[in-house]
Amino acid sequence: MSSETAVTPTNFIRNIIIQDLETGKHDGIITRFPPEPNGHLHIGHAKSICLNFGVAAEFGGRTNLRFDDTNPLKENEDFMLAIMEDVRWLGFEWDELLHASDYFQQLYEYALHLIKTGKAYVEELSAEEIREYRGTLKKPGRESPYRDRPVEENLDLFERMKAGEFADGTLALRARIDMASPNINMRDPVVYRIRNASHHRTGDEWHIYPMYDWAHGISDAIEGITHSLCTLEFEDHRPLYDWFLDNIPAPCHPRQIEFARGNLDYTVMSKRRLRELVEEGLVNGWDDPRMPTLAGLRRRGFTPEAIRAFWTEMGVSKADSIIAMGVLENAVRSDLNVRAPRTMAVLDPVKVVLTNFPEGETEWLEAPVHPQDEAMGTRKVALTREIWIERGDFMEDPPRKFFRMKPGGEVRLRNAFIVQCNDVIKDEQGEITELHCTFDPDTRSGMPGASRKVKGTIHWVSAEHGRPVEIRLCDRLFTVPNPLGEKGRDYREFLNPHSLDVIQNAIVEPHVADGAAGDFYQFERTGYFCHDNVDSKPGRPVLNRIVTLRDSWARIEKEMAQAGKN
RNA sequence: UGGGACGUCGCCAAGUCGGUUAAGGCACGGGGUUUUGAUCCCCGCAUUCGCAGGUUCGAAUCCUGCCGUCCCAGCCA
Repeated sequence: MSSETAVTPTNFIRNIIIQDLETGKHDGIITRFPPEPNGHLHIGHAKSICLNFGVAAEFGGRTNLRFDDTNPLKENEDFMLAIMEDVRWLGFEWDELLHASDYFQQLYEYALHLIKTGKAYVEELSAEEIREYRGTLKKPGRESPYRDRPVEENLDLFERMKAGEFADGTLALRARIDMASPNINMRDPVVYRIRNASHHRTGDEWHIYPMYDWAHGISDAIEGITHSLCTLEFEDHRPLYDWFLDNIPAPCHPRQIEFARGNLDYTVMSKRRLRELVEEGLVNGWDDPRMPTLAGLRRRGFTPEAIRAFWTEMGVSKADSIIAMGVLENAVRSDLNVRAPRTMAVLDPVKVVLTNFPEGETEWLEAPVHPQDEAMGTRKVALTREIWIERGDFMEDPPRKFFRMKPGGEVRLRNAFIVQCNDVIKDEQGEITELHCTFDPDTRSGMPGASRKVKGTIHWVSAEHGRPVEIRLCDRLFTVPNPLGEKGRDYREFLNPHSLDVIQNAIVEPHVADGAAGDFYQFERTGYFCHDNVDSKPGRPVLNRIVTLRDSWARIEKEMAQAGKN
């Protein structure tokens, strides 16, 4: 069971597809998710994954996972494996697993066709010269002196490039389009470059590698992709995408449609930035629970159901946007709320002695695993004379609206009974070490007096039975909404020093300490937590805080503090 | 006058070809339920669609002009 809604919000891409199906342009649709295996997937990729797989599934179509592996210098097998794991974890299974490198031979033959039809030539200008000849955004470019090289010569040179006769960067194959085009992508783009490098899949077979623009559209066409969905920055490439397919005997002509990337505030999403964070040791790897990578979110405890629901709620458009992190967090809360077993855990313990509770005895209480879902059953909770409660749940001199424990006041112990605080014991420093309380046996859960109302209910754990665990309080990675947008400042300056606070000895109910990776809980009144899938080991449990509960009391406190200042 | 795109409530976002009252979610405010100040349930929340004109009986939707934001000068993707 999950909280995912069945609602499919409409969007412009979906509308295009519906139209193409209705007009008979297509009988069925095929999409693809085409990552370059040069890094890890992040929450932004999840948007594309959900879109591509989601829309195909909705209309009975298919979706391929295709690795865009045209640059052997940056890509490797490990990234491929990690990406496959991430896509599957998100809940999607591809129809075919493919690679741009599967098409290297076909791509090469199409290039031959382009040369033979006089639409491509071998360039001898250096990369720097090409840049000069390209012109600028406002000024047209100049034609290369090699632009009118005879076909036979082009064929010969290209053949020898392929054979590995030339050094990297000496020659390149260029499409012969229009050096004066206002669209720079059309100014004779490079189609093939020489890379005497080993490719992780094709080994040393190739010495030339196709550029993205050449490989992508053709790969789409070979696979019979009907709708090639990509992000906004490729809008300017669409004329080139179309030009290539129009100038080769392509099996079909997919339609490229661009949509806006999904950005989030309080984080960074570009591969470059994420890589820097990892390589500079600012986080503990790609799967650091604070990272927006799917590996990080998974370790943090975000569920695939929540991420999918989040992206379908957010929709797809062409407007640049930065989504509030709170919206994602909320999607996680609503998914976990219906599924997470409840338990009590004390993060910052202070001891309470129930002075009228018999010494050395344990009373086993029955508590629901989920208050709104009886099917989840009950659990036994041990109550003893000494228990732990949250330090923040006691105030010696509380404000008016404080409903928790205070001297002389009554408060309910969750799943147990009402207690009254009689004594506050402190050490020489004035630090509270113990609270002495008496309980009212008539108010025990299940007893007639249980219905007596008190304002507050607090959670607790038996001092004798509770078990210590390490808890990592995950929070936003940055202290500002847009760390990259602060002019004149480096984004690293805004790393949140409290993005990963560690609590060494929090106290949990025994079964939580015995849990394993993949187990998650709601610590009542505190938040959602899960076992860290890397560091949590039997005998040494480590839990991550996935997300806090909504906390209107925190808001009230903040307002009161604010009011006090003013 | 390089080219391409986008601007609807604090954050997302419906709103295809103009037709009486501008979806929905999150956030927010108010109320109710509650042994989680959680959840859940009600109610409220854009006379207004970047701005200014124009066309029209009627425009967020059409036209014109401004303004703002993003993308493009890798032999990266």
